[in-house]
Amino acid sequence: MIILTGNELRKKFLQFFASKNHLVLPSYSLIPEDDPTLLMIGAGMAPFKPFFTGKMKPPQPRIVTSQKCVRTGDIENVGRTARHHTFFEMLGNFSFGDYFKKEAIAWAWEFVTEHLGLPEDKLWITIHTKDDEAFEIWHKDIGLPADRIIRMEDNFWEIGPGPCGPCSELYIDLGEDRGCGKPDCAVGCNCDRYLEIWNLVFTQFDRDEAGNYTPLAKKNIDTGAGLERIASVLQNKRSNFETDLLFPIIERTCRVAGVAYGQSEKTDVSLKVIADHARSLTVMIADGILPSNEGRGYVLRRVLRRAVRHGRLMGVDKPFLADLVDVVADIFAEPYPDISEKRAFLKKVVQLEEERFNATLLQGIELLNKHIQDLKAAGRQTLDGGSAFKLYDTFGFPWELTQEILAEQDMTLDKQAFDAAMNEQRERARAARQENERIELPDLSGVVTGTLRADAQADAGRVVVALKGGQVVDEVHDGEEAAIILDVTPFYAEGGGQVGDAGRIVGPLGKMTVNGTRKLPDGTIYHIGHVIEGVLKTGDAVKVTIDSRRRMATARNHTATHLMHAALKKVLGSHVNQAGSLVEPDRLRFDFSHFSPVSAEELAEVERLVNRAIFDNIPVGVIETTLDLAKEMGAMALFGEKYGDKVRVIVAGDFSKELCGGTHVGSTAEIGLFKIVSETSVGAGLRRIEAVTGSGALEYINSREKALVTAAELLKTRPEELVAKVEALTAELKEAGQALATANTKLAKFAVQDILSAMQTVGGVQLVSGQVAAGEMDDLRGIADMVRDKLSCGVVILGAVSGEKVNFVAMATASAVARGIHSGNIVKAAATVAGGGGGGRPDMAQAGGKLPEKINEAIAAALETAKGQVK
RNA sequence: GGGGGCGUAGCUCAGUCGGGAGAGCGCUUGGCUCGCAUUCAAGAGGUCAGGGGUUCGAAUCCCCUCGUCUCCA
Repeated sequence: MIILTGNELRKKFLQFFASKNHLVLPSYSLIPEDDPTLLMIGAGMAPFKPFFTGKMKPPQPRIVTSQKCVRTGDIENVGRTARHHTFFEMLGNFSFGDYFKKEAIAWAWEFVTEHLGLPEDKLWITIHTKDDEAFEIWHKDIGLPADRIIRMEDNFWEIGPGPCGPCSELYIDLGEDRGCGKPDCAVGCNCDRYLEIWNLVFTQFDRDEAGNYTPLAKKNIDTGAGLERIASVLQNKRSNFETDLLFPIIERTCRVAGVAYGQSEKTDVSLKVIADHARSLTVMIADGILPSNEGRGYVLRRVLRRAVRHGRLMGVDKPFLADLVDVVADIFAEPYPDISEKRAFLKKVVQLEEERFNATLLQGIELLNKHIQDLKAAGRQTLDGGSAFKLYDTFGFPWELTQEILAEQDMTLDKQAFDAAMNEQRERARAARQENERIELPDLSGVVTGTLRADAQADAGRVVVALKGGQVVDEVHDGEEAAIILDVTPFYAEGGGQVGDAGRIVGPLGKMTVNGTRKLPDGTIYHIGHVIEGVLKTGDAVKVTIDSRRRMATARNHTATHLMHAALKKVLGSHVNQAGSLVEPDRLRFDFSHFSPVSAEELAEVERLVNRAIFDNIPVGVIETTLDLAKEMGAMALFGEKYGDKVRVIVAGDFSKELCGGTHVGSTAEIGLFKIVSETSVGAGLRRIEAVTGSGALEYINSREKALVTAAELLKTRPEELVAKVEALTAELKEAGQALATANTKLAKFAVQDILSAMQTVGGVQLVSGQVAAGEMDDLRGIADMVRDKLSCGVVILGAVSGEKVNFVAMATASAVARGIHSGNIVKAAATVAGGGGGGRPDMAQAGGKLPEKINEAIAAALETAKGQVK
């Protein structure tokens, strides 16, 4: 057996299959492209789905990759077993209608025995029960004894309808001492003795909705071998965590936590969890995922917080994950250099999220302490499931932590009720979930798409495919929504956030307006639109015209986006990275990572820099080169940038260099003018800027100016004096308000005199009532206040007409309340008469009604009620 | 996509049953003091996130939107 590092193993695998004429592709981003049904890439074959279904043609029939994968389905097992991970790399060789079982098996055997030097007598094979073909190859061609080839019923790979087939797995016997010791221990046993190292899937059937299996004309091979697993075998380690792909992270964590690996079961689990999670969170962020409360971002957040919690279990209460990002970046320096390059950014994201989590923990502890006090006061020892669940569900406090803290107080939580609440939540989510709208790829297996091309100069072409509702048809008619594929097209497809071109396709017998242009994952461009006249047929020679005004406006916004991206980096710092971009003819929208709102000054500076670049009239050039050379030039490469042979770099002098496939202006001056319209938040650590250029900017400024002029006209002044005018008016208004208030107070004082003069006394309690002029409830209360303050022991009842309504207020001195006066009931009596309602405290109450004409009658009724209350 | 919490003065937050918008810190001014720390007093500061509804009356109840936190998928 040969000892190899993880990096050597990965390289060796790729090289081996390259020598068998496979195209070596770098790992795809974790974010699936054009596949909304997938949250994240979780298998080596996932990026190749369209090739397997035959709907899309692969660049070559033989491909080999080492694919980054994230799976969080059985996250609970991570750390408890030798090889569960949330992040792993899958080595795989793929055949799309090319070689099949014979070669796949032979090469797998050749690789593990000759290139990895695994001992032949320790290798075991499983095949599907009915797969005699595989048995023959393993037994006859390879020469493996029949008793080491085991037939298993569940060696069949399928997910719903679609391509499927039997599979064959390679196992290695790691020796009796690694096993469970049971007499029936064999391949397939749950213990660690027999380790599955490679799964070869032979997709040879197509399963339809009814469950019928028909043999595929073009059979495929899809294999997957866990890099970490094989590394553990080659490095003679008992678990994946001890390989050089993970152990450095454990070592660093040990230093931080002050523990040693192998000391106790409990800390070992935490160390493994942290090592695993550190890898997945680093790679996720490097692929452009940011912590959030939904989708992929939430997966990331959960993984990160779980790691923090395990740190705390070992007594680490200060942030530590950012350090581990360094270790991960070092481990992956060779295969994934982008991680190293983005190191500072990754650490910042991790650090902020750790701090955020600390805040939620503190909040949760405070809430839990309140619960504990309540429980103690009530002499109880079990926290009800509802409260525990709310702590978890609403405040994000880990329930295990709740349990631990309760245990310190000799208390428990009602886990059953907690689980019930959790299941309810799950059910709710499941019920609400509607089937993800699948983007049906048109079946283009019968079409040669390799000869199609894009040519910006083209003004004519031929209809190669016509589509209606995702189905290939021979012709499309007047009034129908359709999609057209041309043999050559000048249309630019939607991509990189830029909307596709619009325009017109005119054939000999019909016309179609093109509303949008899109691209299939293999690059085939199709035009979506509405047939407005006659008919378009496959084979038709057509004339094409592009809406050039729209394209020009879009190009202005696109180039401006690049300039703004560069300006943002200059003004805010290098942590600014594009997180999303939308380029339309009317506006541009740009999302980027930044950790606080962008101040007005910073926005003004960005705007100034961009406009200066526009006024400098910098030529915009397009350079086609390789990704490596582009990076050397210092071009900004975005997250999840697709690696291909050729990349386009858009260069605007020294100001901006960025990888991009979109349309741009020839020189920055064509943008005309750049104006930021808004700056908002789109989530934690993410900001969004919307801006306009060219005629859009002019329109924006015009509408602003119009508002300014109108406002100035309304205030009878000129726009340039508007600010001074508004300041003066505001001061004047305030003064007038104060003058009014003092005048009202004076008037109120007279009113108070008036009302007091009509005082009655019943049983020693002074009763005052009357109607006053008070437009607002506040004024009415003010007057009542003054009247009450003149009373030694009494109650005041006042009414006032306010527009079409009437208000009442009653106030009583404390002594009067002691004598039985209840203001609330007094105003209720008034309100009943006046067609309303009311209430309040014994010493103060207010009410209202809709019948102002009954104000006197109402006050009289209130007075009678008050009289009756005196004890 | 679905559920829950939160949004009140510059900051941290209280606001009970629907009935008078508050506290602490900070800020301004003044007093005590040779001066400073301190302390005392007065004052400024509010679109109760925004919009709609119910009600005589809404920070408070209902609906929608936005922001933010959180759980589920």
